[in-house]
Amino acid sequence: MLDIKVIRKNVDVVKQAMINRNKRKVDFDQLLKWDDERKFIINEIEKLRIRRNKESEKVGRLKMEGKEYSSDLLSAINEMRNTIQKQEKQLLITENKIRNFLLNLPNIPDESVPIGKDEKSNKIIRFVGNPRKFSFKPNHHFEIGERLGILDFTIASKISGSRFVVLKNEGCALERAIISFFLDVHKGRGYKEIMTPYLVNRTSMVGTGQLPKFEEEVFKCANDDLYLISTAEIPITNIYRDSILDESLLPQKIVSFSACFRREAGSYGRDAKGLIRNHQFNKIELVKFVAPKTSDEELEVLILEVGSVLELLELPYRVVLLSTGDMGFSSAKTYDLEVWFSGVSMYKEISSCSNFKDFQARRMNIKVKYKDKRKELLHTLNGSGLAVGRTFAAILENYQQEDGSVVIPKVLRKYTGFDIIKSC
RNA sequence: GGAGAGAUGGCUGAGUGGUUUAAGGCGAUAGUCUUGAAAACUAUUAUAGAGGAAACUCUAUCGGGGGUUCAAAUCCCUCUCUCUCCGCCA
Repeated sequence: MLDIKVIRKNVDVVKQAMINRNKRKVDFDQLLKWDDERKFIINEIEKLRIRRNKESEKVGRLKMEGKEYSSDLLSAINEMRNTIQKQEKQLLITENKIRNFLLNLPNIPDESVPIGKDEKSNKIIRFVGNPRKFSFKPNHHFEIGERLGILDFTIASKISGSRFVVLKNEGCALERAIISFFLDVHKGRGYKEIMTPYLVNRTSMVGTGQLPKFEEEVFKCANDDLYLISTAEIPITNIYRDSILDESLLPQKIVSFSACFRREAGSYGRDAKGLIRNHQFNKIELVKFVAPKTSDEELEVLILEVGSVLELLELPYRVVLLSTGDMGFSSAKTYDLEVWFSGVSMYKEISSCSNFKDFQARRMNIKVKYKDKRKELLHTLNGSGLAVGRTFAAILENYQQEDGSVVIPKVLRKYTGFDIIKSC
């Protein structure tokens, strides 16, 4: 959420930012009109309340002294009360209009973000590692997995539907190995591990920005005010909702393993087969709560931390800076890490690292308190470290052998207990 | 699932309709005293909004929402959450 005071001061800057984000039809004049209305009503209400309180005290005093008070006085107070109540209702309506407007407004992109309407304007920052040269035609991960008997999409669609997977045999061990490996690496860098519920209430969903804008993206429980999390970012970031953190506690770095659930509405044909885009997938999420002045630097550190995991796995990847048109709703600046998939000869997203600045903190009311007692909204960042299913897929494609077997990356072997997966 | 008890500031805890401007305590911060520290003493110690150049003033907020009343932390309804007991249960 953006600050209406900031919008008021810099309407033109905010307007341009929205145009850069492909949101052209934002009526800021209407917003400011509502804000004027809000201030006017508040003024009227307060004037009346002062009078009402004074008159009411008068009644109290008279009664204490055992004196008479006129019924005219009471009816005058009653009338004031009715007027106040009427205006309070009007105020609520106006405030809700403003709030809805602001909740549906995306974050302002950072100045360093390339301006463009889609992913074509993204900027490739660097390549790390070189794709392996194959002496045979490399296969897709789902073909490899099914042939090895570690992935089963037929059973998954029987018990759940499309965009689900069942892991079997060494596949289960590999999935668990990846999870443990990621957690250990990040914990070694000072991240605190946490495990959270996968079902959260609506307030939490609004806090991180999934709602109200993206209702169709998330799974909702029909009979309860509960949603399946689409990322662990939601429960983790909400830990500190309505909190003031002392400066000395920052930065807070949290790592969490969770299953994630996404409806993937509107992505019908895309990545229909395999592990890339499923309704349920595992992910390790990194979240940082930082002092505002450090957030730019913390984002750069974050992509190094995430990238190093890929380097340890010896998977080639590249870092891409997303353009204004390709960024997520809440983000001010996002880098994607894209890993190489040999089966399709393409780099594909495996992690998205964002600086939200104070956008989420304002929705959630999370502040930092400095030594001099000054308080301000803090900054939040997060990144996948990494998506487990996509890592699984990347390993199959990049480590496949001509005979159909898959070699396990060296760093994972102590977790899996085996070096290679051969077809049975 | 059944029965009961609760929710008050950073924490603890009083407050059963009107000097409550939310007592007292703890903690924290600053000052006085001290060579330094402790102790003692003094002061400060919530959030949001409106107005103002500013000092500051005002309004609202006692888990959320609604109601009764001239007046609500206090009475009534309702929701959420916590605790205790019973039942069921991996």
